[in-house]
Amino acid sequence: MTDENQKDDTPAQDSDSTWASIGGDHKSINMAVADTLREAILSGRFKPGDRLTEVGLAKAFDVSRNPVREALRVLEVEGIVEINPRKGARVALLTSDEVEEIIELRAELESMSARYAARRCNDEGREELGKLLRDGNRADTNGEVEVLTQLNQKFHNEIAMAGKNRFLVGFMKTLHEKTQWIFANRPEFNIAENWKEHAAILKAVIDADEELASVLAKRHVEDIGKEIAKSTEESDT
Amino acid sequence: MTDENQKDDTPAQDSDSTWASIGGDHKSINMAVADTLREAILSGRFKPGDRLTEVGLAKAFDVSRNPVREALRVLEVEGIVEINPRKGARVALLTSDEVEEIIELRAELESMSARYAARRCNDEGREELGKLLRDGNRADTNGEVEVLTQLNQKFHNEIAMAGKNRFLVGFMKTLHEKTQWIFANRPEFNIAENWKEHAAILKAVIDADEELASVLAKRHVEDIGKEIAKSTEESDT
DNA sequence: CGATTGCCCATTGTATACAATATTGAAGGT
DNA sequence: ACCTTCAATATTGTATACAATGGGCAATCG
Repeated sequence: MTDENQKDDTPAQDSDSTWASIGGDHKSINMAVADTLREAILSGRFKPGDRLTEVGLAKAFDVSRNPVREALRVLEVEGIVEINPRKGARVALLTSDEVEEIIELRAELESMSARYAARRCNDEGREELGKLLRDGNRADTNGEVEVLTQLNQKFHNEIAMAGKNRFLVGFMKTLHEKTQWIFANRPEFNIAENWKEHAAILKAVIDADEELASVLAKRHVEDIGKEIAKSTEESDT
Repeated sequence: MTDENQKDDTPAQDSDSTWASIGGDHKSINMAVADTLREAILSGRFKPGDRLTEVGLAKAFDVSRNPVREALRVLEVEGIVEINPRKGARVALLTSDEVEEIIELRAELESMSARYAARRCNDEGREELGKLLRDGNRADTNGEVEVLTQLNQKFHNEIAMAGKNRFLVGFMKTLHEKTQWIFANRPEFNIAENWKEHAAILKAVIDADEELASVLAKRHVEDIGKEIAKSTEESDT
């Protein structure tokens, strides 16, 4: 029997595989597997429909099947993995209908979130958003793409947090994640999250202009939706 | 060692315990455990903060710890169980802030959902909602509380489904579940989901009156929020 | 030649065994 | 009396073992 795991005094998670670097020792293996697998799926390294066998993943991560199973169950609830009892797990599929629904709902929630943010942002939050705005503008004019990508990410989270509703934050995280996923599976197309739109939204929130913030945020997501639609019809030709 | 499980030819899940009746044989034990545990928590049989040890649950369900662990991970993602690595699982706590946030968000989403339902309901859906309306009215006038409770449940789901956005349906299910949970943990208080408000919303949706449906739905949840607030201050005295 | 049956292998479902960590409580020192 | 230390215990984390199901393929029968 291949007892290549924790043979001597070397625990499995200290092996030299790439994923091991993720969870030092404070998070259990199932979470590390879930995180790594989620990242791999959302970034497009695993494609929708790909089969995910327990032993395959277990070998890849050099762990036993147990943490893998737990991770798969978690990812199933999150909606990025499909499990058929007795048959196995696959990377979930996203139909074009579902893509439309994601964008539709995200437009509404992003709008709602921006409205809440404008309404509830206190001075401290305003300070934080102001810093984000300045950093982004600088990175934008300097053409620092790397930095800007990260700040774009940060933008969505900060706006959501400023809205002061943690369930809304959670839902938005889910939807934003799925939007990234959609783009990751259309390689001919890269996210053009332009900073100018983000900047306008930030300004409206800082100015406590609920209406404007809300409208701009909705528009922003709808623009993203149009780009997705365009990419879809291109790839369908 | 206590090999009380699957000794002869009797699989563990055929034992005489109550929970066994749930999953015939088409769903795996982890799902059955998750379902049963979820029901127990949402109905208030397990109270927020209650410790959930793996062996304890395993013995209670007469299964091994493995399905229990998987179920706990699932319920953690759903937000009704808290897991601290190396420490264990507890039934999640709901602060009063979180309760407010749930109601706030649910009011918005229920409103949005009713608007979508009114906009998109086709003749078939209209037929279905009409039947629900008639059944509810009959049960209401006849004072059939049992039936009405079930129809109230059905109401929220049908409206959400009619909105034709499955992610919205999922989010609303989560929030509705949490609302039930809130009420279940305030025993001095029983849900007064009055059918009259539901009936008015249904009628507006059937009439394709988006504005009215949306406003009534929002009001309805806000009313629920007021009842919760009232019960909170009563129990705090 | 096509459909069907039965066997074999791949894979999942579940249980048990062992390792590692947290908690408890009692003994001993200050 | 109070704090510290340390061992005993309870509990979680992970791996392995075994059972059971499902799919594929070849042999068989029409």
